[in-house]
Amino acid sequence: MKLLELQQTLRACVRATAATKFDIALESVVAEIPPRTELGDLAFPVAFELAKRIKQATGQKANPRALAEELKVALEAEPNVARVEVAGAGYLNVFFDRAALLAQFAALDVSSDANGAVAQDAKRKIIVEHTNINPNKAAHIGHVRNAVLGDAFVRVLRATGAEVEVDNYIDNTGVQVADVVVGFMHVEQLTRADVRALDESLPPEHPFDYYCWDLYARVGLFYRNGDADAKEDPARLQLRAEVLHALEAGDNETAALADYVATRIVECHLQTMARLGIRYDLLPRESDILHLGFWQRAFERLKETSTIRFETEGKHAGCWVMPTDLHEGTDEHEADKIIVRSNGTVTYAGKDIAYQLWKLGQLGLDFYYKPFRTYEDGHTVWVTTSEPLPHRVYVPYSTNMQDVPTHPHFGGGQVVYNVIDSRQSYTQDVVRRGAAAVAPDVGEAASVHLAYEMVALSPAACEELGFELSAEDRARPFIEMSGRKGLGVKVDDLINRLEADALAEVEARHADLSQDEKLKTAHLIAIGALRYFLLKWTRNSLIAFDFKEALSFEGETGPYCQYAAVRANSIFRKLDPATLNEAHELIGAMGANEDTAAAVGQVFAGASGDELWSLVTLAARLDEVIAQAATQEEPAHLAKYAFQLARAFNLFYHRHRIIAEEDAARRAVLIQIADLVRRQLTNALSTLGIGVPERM
RNA sequence: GCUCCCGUAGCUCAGUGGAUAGAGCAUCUGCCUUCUAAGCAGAGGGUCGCAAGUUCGAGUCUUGCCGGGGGCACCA
Repeated sequence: MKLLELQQTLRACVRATAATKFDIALESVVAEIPPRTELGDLAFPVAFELAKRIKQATGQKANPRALAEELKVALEAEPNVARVEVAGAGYLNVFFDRAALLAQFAALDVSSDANGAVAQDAKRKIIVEHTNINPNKAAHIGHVRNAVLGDAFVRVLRATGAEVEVDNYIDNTGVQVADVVVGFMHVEQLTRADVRALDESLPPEHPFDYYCWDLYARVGLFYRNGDADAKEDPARLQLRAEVLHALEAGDNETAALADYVATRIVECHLQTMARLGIRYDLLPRESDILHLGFWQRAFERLKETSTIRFETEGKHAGCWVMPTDLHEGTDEHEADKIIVRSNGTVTYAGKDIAYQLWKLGQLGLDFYYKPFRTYEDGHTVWVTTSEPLPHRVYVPYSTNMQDVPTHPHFGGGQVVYNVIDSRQSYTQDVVRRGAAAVAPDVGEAASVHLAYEMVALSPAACEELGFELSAEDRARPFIEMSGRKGLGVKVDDLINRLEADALAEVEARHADLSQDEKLKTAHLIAIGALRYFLLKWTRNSLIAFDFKEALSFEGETGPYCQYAAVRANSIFRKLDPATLNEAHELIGAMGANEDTAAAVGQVFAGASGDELWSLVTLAARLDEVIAQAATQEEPAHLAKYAFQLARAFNLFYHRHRIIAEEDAARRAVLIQIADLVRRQLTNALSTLGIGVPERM
């Protein structure tokens, strides 16, 4: 019996009793976890509502306490319930059978099937799209908030049993790629062959994405004739327009250069993300959406369904617009959203509606696919193409020509989550409504904008990066990053720093470890620190990035949580196998041996017993927290829980000597609790994408 | 102008309509001969922006106001 199942059973019991005894049909039964263990394990503040409903139905006044007493009798008859108290004006406080539940929790195998009870999503295919970084420069900390949030959410969904496809959209024909192409062609006067040679000559500590980071900032200056405060020069902007035009047309040398740049940058991004444990299933590319006519098909369907209309007069004459009521129109801003410009070209929102329809399986067109990269464990990331492949191709990262493996079925999600920062809420609303208007069966609920606030820099972080600030800027709470200015914290730089700091700590504590083990440990700690740092904030909280905070391994951090798990594991590394076995047997034998059951019950008695039991129930709550993180679309809940559990364990670890405990029943209980906590904590961290090292 | 989000301890943030509002950081005081001190304990610190309303019950829901941020391009 899992905690979540027990809760559901008890809720059902309350509902059934309300129906049979009082003839009241409760839609939902609110259950609450009391603030302190002494007040019970589960509380139902249901008697107040029942009293009100009875009065409404019969006109008779009912006493909440009396109603609670009736419910108490029913609840006490349920298995695993030790007793029920009626408290205050009518609270029902349920106390579980501690010894019996500990034995049941001990028997559960958390790793194989953490959340079978909440696998309601098992039959639906869910698509989560995240990362979506413009392939023109190195990834910065803001990009990685998107990726880590998306990846953690994917892990949460998978933990509930859902089938999830992870897409990372590649905007390889947009302005940002065009800008870097302008940089190579017109600032540096390089050909495609030159760029390739340059790329191959770059040192590992300053790779291609770093080079483009700097080049992109230089192009920003180039457009302004070298003066950062000047206006952009129209003649130079014309170069960008020409490049964009060439990219859209395809099949020319400029497009080939852009493809080289974008593909190499995507390789860099995937490498960076792989360091963080983030992987994808598919990389859909904008160029393929263009070449395969996704927009034309979507355009037809938007017209057929009258989702968009052609304007013959007014400000938008000659445009196709989508009427919206998302905000009221004013002189400055029309309420309607332009989908097709008067020159016949489609806007970003229009293209995105087409792509969203594909993701929902509602477009009636598909991409072609080829393998992009295969990880060590054999997982392949695919990329879209515009043409079918020959039967045998060169597969990247392998040495031979191979038969093209058959690709999985991509797209066609019942629900599509787009992880995009909250500044794009308006466009996402337009996309959701447009897609739903074309495919009413699917509806708006199928398109979810998983919005989050951006990562900005604290003024101190800006100065640490070598950017001069005005007095005014220094007083601001945060400063927005800018790729165009080259202002930002590159993810690889940050990971390198975290790994170096972690390595220094590991060196100091475990000089005996091999170099390989030290590096591996430092890596796990660094990634744990970074991922936790990005996940501990709720989505709508803006992160003002601060080096001191991000580089910390103490307090509410990933390493703190990892450390608790490492401590728990070290108990079992040192524990004599016979003692461990004895503990398992003692807990397992409780059902058959009354003396043992009484002894275990005694361990859980009193204030000390309450303290131990509160750790057990906290640990047992993992699947409930994961289900909550999934339905509320908030991985931060799980991060907070992991920290809370680690904190509770550290206190337990400090107060009790487990191996040295002489009383057999007490020792068995302590061992069982430590074992339960380490399994649940490891599982919680793994669902956040955080690994636990052997030692730290 | 319209619209969305935010306002909780000195700072940064958690907080399903439910019991005495919590963490981390910072400050101060203790605790390493122990299964790892990346730890633990303790102290100080609150008009939950303001006002009204709904409710048995409001930090949480509604409305108004004040303050801050984002969005509302024939950009992406």
